[in-house]
Amino acid sequence: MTSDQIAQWLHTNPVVVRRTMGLLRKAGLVRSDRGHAGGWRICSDLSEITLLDLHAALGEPALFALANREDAPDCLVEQAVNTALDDTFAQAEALILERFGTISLQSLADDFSARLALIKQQRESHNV
Amino acid sequence: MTSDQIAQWLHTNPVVVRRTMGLLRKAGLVRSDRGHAGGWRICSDLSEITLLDLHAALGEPALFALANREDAPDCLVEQAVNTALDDTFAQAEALILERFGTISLQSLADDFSARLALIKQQRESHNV
DNA sequence: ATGAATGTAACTTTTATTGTTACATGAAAC
DNA sequence: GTTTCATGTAACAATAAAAGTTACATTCAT
Repeated sequence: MTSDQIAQWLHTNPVVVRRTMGLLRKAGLVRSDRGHAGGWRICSDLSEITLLDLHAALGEPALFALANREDAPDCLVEQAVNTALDDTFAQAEALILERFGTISLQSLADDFSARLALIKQQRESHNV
Repeated sequence: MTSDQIAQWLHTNPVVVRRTMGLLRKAGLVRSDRGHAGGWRICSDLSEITLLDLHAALGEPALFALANREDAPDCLVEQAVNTALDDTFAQAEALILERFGTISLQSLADDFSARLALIKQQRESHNV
């Protein structure tokens, strides 16, 4: 697919698509071709790519909205709060990343197909 | 303490302090008095207040940076992803909130005191 | 060559948060 | 009582992060 097609699909902008897809390309997950008949293609097997790979490819963005603001604050209150929360957030993060590793794009594609089939089925039975 | 004092302390603005402290007041955690000798006071026992209480008092702000954008999206891909992640995030949230419930302001205050004592001690031994 | 695609820098827009100003209200001190 | 010191709150401004946009260079098939 071209960036334009994907952008329409996601209701966004082709440059935004290129920005993000570029990160996936650097991680080797997708390929891009310029010129005629160019666009984006998935490089590897869908069952080999997990959400953990995507998360890593996108630069490991923060999972939490309330993380430590500073690593080594001078403020003793901040230090005490960080200490109390660090373990908790580390555990939660480990849990989430572990789950990310178990969700492959193939499983998402399968779920998508099932949903699509269900909708088609409902549509047909409605027409009978 | 007055809003001005707290604001200086947090390097922010007294009105911002009042906005947030007002939420804590509505939850019954602090008291505010107007006029002379007014300001903010803690209402209940520090050991009775946990981070879970604060989180609830502040309107249960989102814990995650990557939560579901839409509750019931039309997009089948979005539906598949949400389904795959809902459980994970729910578990992580439960873990975090459970921990919040175990962290009292008293325990934070104790940790603060310990850190302060340590610093004083270091300062003294440095002067010998 | 030409047309169709990405790559990327620079800029603009949008949105949420935070900060600020202004003023009304209330309470203690003189 | 009036002055001073505090909160309560509405309205507005500034900031910063994310997203969107424009522009143009580059690449490749036809």
